[in-house]
Amino acid sequence: MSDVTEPHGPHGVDRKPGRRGAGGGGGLREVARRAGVSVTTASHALNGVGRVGADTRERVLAVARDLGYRANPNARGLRGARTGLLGITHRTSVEGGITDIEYFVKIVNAATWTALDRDYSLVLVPPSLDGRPFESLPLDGTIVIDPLTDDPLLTRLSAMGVPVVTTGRDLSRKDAFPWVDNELSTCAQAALDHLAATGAQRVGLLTGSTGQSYDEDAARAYRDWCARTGRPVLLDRAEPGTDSTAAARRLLTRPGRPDALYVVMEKFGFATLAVCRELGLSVPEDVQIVVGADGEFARGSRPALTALDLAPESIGRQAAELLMNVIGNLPEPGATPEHRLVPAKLLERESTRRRAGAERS
Amino acid sequence: MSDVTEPHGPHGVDRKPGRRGAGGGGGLREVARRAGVSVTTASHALNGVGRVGADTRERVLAVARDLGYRANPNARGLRGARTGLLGITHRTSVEGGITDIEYFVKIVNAATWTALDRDYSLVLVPPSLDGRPFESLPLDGTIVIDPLTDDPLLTRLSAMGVPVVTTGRDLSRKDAFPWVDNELSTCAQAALDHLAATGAQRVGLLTGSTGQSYDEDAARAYRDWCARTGRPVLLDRAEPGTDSTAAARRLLTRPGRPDALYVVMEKFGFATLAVCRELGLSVPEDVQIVVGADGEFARGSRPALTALDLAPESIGRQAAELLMNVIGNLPEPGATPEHRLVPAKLLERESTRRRAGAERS
DNA sequence: GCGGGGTGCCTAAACGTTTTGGCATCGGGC
DNA sequence: GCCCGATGCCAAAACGTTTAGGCACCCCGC
Repeated sequence: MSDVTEPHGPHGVDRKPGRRGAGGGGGLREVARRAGVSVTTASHALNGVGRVGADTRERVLAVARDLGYRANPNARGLRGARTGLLGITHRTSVEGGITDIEYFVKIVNAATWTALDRDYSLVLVPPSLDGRPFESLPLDGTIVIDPLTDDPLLTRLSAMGVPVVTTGRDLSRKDAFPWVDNELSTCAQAALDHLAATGAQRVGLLTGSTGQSYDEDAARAYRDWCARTGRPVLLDRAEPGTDSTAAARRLLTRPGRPDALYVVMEKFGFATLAVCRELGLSVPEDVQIVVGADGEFARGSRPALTALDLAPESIGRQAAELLMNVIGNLPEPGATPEHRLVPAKLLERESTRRRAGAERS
Repeated sequence: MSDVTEPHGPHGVDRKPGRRGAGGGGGLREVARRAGVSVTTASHALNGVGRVGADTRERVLAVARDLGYRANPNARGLRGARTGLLGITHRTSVEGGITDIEYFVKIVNAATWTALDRDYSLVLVPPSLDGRPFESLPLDGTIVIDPLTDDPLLTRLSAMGVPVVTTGRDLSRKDAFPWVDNELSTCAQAALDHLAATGAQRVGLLTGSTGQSYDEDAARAYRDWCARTGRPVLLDRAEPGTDSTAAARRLLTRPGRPDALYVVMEKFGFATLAVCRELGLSVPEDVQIVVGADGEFARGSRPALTALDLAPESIGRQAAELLMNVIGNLPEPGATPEHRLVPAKLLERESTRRRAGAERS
């Protein structure tokens, strides 16, 4: 009938902040009125529940689209006991500073987009020693990025009844929570094989000791690879909180110095490069470097560092999906949590340029 | 009346944020019951409105504290037409990648904490070409970090009626929005004076050309300083989207090469250092460097780079405060928006170590 | 003794959804 | 002709707050 084209407001119908119920009536009510049905039917049509005739459903959907209708999240949440808020947080020692931020930001952005599609909003929960923010935030669920081993935050969130999905795993409770992770055993092997293929003889590993799963995954994959290929194990770990230069220096000054390093964090690549300069070693001629997480530094340093693209966008997206699924069919008491593996891609750069004369058939 | 089961019922109101459908009657209702007052009075007491006797107010507050009561944000928002969500976004060209992320993350964290204190949650809105996420997110207001000149996003948000506070200014609409900003004229001068004091004769500036206010502020402060101190203007700009190495190279290879550079972004410091190495210039002996925003790279590079600590925590906190104030007393039509200046601090590091023999009284 | 203004509190009506529990109508099977 | 299930829709009751409006009471001045 009267198909007036209304401006699309943020939600509700034409809800300029100052305006209150002038004439039009509430959002869903207005949609129902224009479609000539009851509010109930409109709600059912929009949510795909209840019994609604096909033609009626179409009509409601069309009206809603025209009006740019979006359900008021407060009202929806009030009735449904949900808040529409998801938390996402990074497990980082507060004093140690945030590392490999780009990886983190990309995960967050991807998760935000994914949540948006299902009418959830993502809140970035700042790291804190006591997890205080989680007490105050009305979250329907939380993504925890790179949990520690036996992470107290997970314990706490569990006790609070907040659904949790992790990115990386808490090593001490193998599969208690749903998680998304890189298949690091494969990724690391790809990196190590690449180093071998470009002529490295003595491949070392620089990993961390934070208790986050990637540290240990890399170490295990590395040890396996050394055993399988009959190479020496040249492994060192950066102490948490320090600048990791010390560990790089230890590795590069030991007797039988490695001629290639696989370093887990982007910042380790940074430190390694500095140590190489300090020791007068050139990259890639004397030492090849592969870093375990791509980022601005790996791309922009000279020489640019070969890196694993861990596909943080995919990780973020899948973590959000998983979390929203868990929230959707809440209890699922007996079922084992779902897990997803994300492949990584090796980005070859100057730091592992094949050496002249190191060709192998 | 008052002899109802009062002490710490294990399944009382106990509204841990994540809990779903807990029993025991509604939250506020339960508080009112235990305090022996009506829901209205309880609400009034908790919000400090209406007329409530002092003793009654105390009683209600005590009960609420004991019960750990927190108002259901959905219900509160439903009635009050607010959502309790604030957006925060960074103006970055999508393809150019995020730069100086640490600065950004620190602002976000600080703003999150500040919002928390007033029962707001902060949503990190991902950058997008079309600003789409803002259509879908039910935000009460938004913080825009480092807006562009004549920023279309600001136009759009304005049209949507969403209150906005910026961090840095949109240069084309001087004071249309409330903002928080570093007092860059002062900060830049401090940096330049420091370079002069450590013996630099020809001080150059490497800034950007993104249209964000800090680029122009730095340029203006630099030109003023050169004029005032009678020094030559050695200014170049990085093209947006490139890695800024080119601009650094232009500056460092021009006739009358600068012996000190003030570079606006942390990433420019990165590029400058690389170019210095490439050209065989040593830092700080041949070229001193000050970067305009501190971060992991400035701290961790060798030599470590002298940097301005822009106090992103303070900026984030104040931006959130400003925004919540604006939302609180919404209309304020005639009043000019509030502005706040945040001081920065120069962190002296190796890249500007005073040269031997360059002492000035 | 009465009006009037304050005070302290309460009842009831919103807010915009989802969900519950229907009521008609229709078409078949007997 | 009757019963029964399926279908399409609706009215009303939640959800937990805030807020408008109002009632009773007290104290004071007249």
